[in-house]
Amino acid sequence: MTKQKILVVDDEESLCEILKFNLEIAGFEVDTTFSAEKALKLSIKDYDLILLDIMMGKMSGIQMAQILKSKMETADIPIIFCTAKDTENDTIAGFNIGADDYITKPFSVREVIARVKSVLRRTSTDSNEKISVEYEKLKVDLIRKRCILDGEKVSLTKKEMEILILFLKNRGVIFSREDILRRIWKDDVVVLDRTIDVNITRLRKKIGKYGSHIVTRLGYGYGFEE
Amino acid sequence: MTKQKILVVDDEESLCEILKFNLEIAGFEVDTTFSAEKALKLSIKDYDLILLDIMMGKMSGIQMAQILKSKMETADIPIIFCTAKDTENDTIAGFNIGADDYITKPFSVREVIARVKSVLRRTSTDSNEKISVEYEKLKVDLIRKRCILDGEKVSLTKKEMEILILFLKNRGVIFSREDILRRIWKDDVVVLDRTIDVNITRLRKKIGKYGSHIVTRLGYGYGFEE
DNA sequence: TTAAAATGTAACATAATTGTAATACCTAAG
DNA sequence: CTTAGGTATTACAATTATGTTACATTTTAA
Repeated sequence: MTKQKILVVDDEESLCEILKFNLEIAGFEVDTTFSAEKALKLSIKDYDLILLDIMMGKMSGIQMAQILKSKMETADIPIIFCTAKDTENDTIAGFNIGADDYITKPFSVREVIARVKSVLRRTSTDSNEKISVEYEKLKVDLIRKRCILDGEKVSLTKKEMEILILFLKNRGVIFSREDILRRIWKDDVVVLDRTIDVNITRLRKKIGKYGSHIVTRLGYGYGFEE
Repeated sequence: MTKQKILVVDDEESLCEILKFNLEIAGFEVDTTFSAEKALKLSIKDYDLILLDIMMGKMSGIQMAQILKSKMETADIPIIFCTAKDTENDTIAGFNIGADDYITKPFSVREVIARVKSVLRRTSTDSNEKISVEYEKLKVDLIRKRCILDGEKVSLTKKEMEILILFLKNRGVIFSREDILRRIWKDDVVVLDRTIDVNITRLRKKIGKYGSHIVTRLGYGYGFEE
């Protein structure tokens, strides 16, 4: 089995070294960069997890995370934020980025490794390779390209299915209309925001009682809540 | 002739060791892993056969098999399932994965080796053993390259036959036109997507009542549904 | 070589989907 | 309790995807 790759992005060089040293002992392959700008020049999609400092030079970790989450090929890479103080946790929550975890400085190396392993365990199964994604009695079979609700087949259109998959894979995450457009409509066509609303409405109707799990966050966008 | 490679996936480590030891004596090269997740990280296409436990941790052998069958580069690797009890055989049948064989625990090592050799003999290219793929009264004789519907011979063209075989071997799986082109037309010629549609139409017509089992998933592609 | 079969393509028919606009409705901030 | 700025819903139009047929081209077999 090939090692899992971790990218550490932090402007404190010494901290990076410590993390690298210890994570490597724990069996990971580790690269480090000292700024978001440099990190973005790497082939980020090759990493299995990113440890990201929130407070850095010009570009904040938050900004970098938003960029990563907005791109198809990096959107599913788990990110663990490192925050200087507790108060910054609100910031993370407020930005509604798909933060997979966060950890408050100062932290023990042992703690970081535990978090890393936990997140990787959590995300490795429900990533690309899964054949279905489900919530209770609502299931999307990714190979058969169909949706099953209470054991009954529900006929979803491609767009509806893609939205549902996105939401089920990222429960709790609120996606802005812009996010959704980038990830489902891609860059090729330009459609109005209203179009998303209509597709959401149609999807809600088709998935019956689970329709109410697709929530609207006024001014932000949509997401799936448990 | 280079040794044939076998992958054993079972969460019982001791059983893996026993199988590995004996299969190696029998002249095979053997790797073992203890979970489906780990197995999927290996370069599975390098193996000639997979011995797969059905009951494992998070991901079941069934799920793993479905994943393998859905990917072009691993779809044709024979799989022998190991089931704990007889009753699980129904499960295999129910899932309609292209199970090449199954074997019930507890089993003798001699038995396993016999099955492995038998399956490899059957699936290796220079074999003459009769093998067919069928669904109810629709059958394709892979050796004679013939299709039999309700006992009557149906004359299919090569392309029609190949599509039908692909679908019957992977029931439930939806193949995109791109998939179908890669697997049946290969890289040699470039044809339009419309060509596939036309061949699907012809095939549907020829296989009578089973024609409706070839389903269209708008925006995704075609597949065979039970 | 020729006829039959197989295959690919174009053109059109049909069906499903997606997008838009208009309108009704809701929500949060004053 | 208003109001302004979202959001939901509906019906319809536009677009896109697929089905079908006829025919052109290629291959096969005698």
